[in-house]
Amino acid sequence: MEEIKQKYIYDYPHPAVATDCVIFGFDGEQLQVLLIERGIEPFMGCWAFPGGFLRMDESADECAQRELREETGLKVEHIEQFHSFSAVGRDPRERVISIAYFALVKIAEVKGGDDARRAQWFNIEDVPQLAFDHDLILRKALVCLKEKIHFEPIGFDLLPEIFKMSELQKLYEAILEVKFDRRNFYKKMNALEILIPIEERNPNAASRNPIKYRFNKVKYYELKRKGFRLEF
Amino acid sequence: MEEIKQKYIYDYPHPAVATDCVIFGFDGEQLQVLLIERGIEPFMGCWAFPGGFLRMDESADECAQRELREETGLKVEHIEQFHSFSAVGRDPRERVISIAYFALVKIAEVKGGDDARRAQWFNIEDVPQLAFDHDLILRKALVCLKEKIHFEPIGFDLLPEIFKMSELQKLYEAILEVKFDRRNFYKKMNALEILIPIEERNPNAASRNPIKYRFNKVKYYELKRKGFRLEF
DNA sequence: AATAATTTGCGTAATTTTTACACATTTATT
DNA sequence: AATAAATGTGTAAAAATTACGCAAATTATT
Repeated sequence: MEEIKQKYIYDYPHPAVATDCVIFGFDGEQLQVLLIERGIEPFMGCWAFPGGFLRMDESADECAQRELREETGLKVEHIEQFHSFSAVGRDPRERVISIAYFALVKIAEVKGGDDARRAQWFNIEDVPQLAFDHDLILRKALVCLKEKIHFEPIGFDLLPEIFKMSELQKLYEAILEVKFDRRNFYKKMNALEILIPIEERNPNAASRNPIKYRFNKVKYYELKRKGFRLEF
Repeated sequence: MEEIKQKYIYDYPHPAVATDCVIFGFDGEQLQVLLIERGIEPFMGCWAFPGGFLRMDESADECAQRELREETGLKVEHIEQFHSFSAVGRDPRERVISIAYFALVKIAEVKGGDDARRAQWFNIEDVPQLAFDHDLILRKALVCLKEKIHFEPIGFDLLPEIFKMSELQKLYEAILEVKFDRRNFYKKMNALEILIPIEERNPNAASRNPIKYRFNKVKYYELKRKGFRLEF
């Protein structure tokens, strides 16, 4: 018995539309990206960003979140569109337009992911050659990330809830590829008034037991509403 | 004799993909946008951004440039993608994904446009209700424009080749919606070293005959290559 | 136990940048 | 000739950035 397959017919040719998700993490030293190994052709065995085709009843944002969840088990609260890729030959199967997103997540939350069979974190320096035009997508994502962090405190999504000032500094240095003077960084960050110092101290610290902080999201949105700019 | 119409058949439903162009101009006082009056349904008679459907042999960038030229006669050297719009019901005909672009042009170059039958400049304050979700697209474009001008000297595309410092200041004030001290603005701009003062003076000036400037594109790219940032 | 090394918190002087104005000049208008 | 508008130059105060000094807490080493 043969299955009846419905066909979709248009008067003009239509491209397929997909989303791809560049997920950034931070291991305390360097920026990481989450990749999945492709299980089907084309580019079977190659690493690529999680993503997939847009359904007719969802927006691109919803598609990106759904595909990310399906392919890596990861649920992110905020995912941000940064560019669409539309070169004619970018997918060998058919014309595919990809709307690319990036998100920043706490790396620990993904490690235990259940559906994350073939998902794996890569150090940003050690990313292998990627499927399709995903190398290009990654380069663009990194540029957008650098621009974005000048205006929004997205970095806090990459750190654990509670963190040391030195960890925050290393994160900014990893993203912006610069070095800051430790003492000036501390001053500048504290002056922004978006960090809450935490009482509890870790007894097993590697050296002097430092003050821990938590990001003050409420205060940040309050300041932002008043027309405050981060400008890091 | 009936015309044979070719159909395009897919196993899965495909959205249509289009581009829309938000074209900014500057009249010396306020920001302007170029709109066209729709001649067909849906939204016939409504104002909308120039744009149209993607062909299978062109990238989205090429599509945006082509549609802009076809609908307004305008040829722009640089057009920049800023966001894609994909809400499910944004087009009543069928599912349409729109990749939106913006460009900045010298208003004088469009006035004499030949194909610009129904194209018209609108003061940014007096934009009527637009077709589809183009109101949303315009709001997003304005936000992106403000962000962009902090990093790139796009403003010069809006001015004539030769301009006065006060004109440049009015432009920045119009885009960023702030006021600058005239003397500090002069100093800051001159310190950037991307302006060439011009000798020739206009004998019919309304007041004291000011120094005219020209944007030093070569110098700017030179500085940019060395890692210089505009940061206005 | 003593010493060295690391990381951290706080502070300060020098430098640079930004801000707020003063004032004189050129041209058009009255 | 006087007035008004727009412009070019300058300068002092305020604010922000930069470059460090130094001591304390803790771990590692001897």
